[in-house]
Amino acid sequence: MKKRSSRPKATIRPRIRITRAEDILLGPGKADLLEAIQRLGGLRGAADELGMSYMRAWKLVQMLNRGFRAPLVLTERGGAGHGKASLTPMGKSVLALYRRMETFSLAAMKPAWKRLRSLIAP
Amino acid sequence: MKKRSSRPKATIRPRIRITRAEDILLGPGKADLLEAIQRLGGLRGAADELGMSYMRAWKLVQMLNRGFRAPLVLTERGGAGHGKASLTPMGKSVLALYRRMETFSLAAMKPAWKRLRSLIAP
DNA sequence: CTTCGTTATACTTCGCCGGATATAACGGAA
DNA sequence: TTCCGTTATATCCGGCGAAGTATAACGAAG
Repeated sequence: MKKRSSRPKATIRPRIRITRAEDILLGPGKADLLEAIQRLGGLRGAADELGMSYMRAWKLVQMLNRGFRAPLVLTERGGAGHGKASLTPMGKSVLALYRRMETFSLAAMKPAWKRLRSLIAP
Repeated sequence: MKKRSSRPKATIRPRIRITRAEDILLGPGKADLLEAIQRLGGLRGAADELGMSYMRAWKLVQMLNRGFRAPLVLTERGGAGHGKASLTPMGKSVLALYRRMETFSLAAMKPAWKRLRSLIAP
């Protein structure tokens, strides 16, 4: 069991964003959305779980689908509560690759990050 | 010498940002600003070189100075054309650590990044 | 002591992005 | 065929950050 020392700050960490000309193609938010869609099978549920409006989730999905060579998310409508959203194989690939990038990056940065982190204001 | 194959896109790459609660403490922009200040010795020159307004550069410096345990940039005013800005030892440390994080991260992400990149729309 | 280019900071305006609202389209279930 | 919850999309509006304007403070140089 780790002693938390006395560090009250929670959400300070490096985040990776893939950008093209001021547009964020893929970042932590979109990755979490993809993951939630994959797990819950719908836009609405994913949006609710992440605490964002349905519209925002839908617009993010649009950006994702248009930003890559092929759609990452397939959506179907119709049916009371049977609307569906799922990741295409490419969507799964993109999500997996992004997670790999996050993991590997974080591991590689760890020593420098620990030192930098100690310099941040409390 | 590397053949550029036939890829016209230039500025697609992963960028690292250190955030705390929606505020960006340090990212590519602020790092470049620190570097320019160190090289040119003044806010004005640095702002001009980076194509941003003096005010913006000054506000970024303020954020940087307040976001860390001690100021990263020292500024002196007065003297026709003799105003100065320079990095404190801590400023140099922070910049160096960020660059190390960038380098190590990019190296670690490279394989996954190459695959992900090929999936981005042309 | 005047000049001048820089740092420092308040104020105001403008653009635009986010979110809320509203509504249509869809199709499985009953 | 009707109901209903989801996806899909246009439209409107407010708040907030970016940027411009203005002005003060400063101090080396001459």
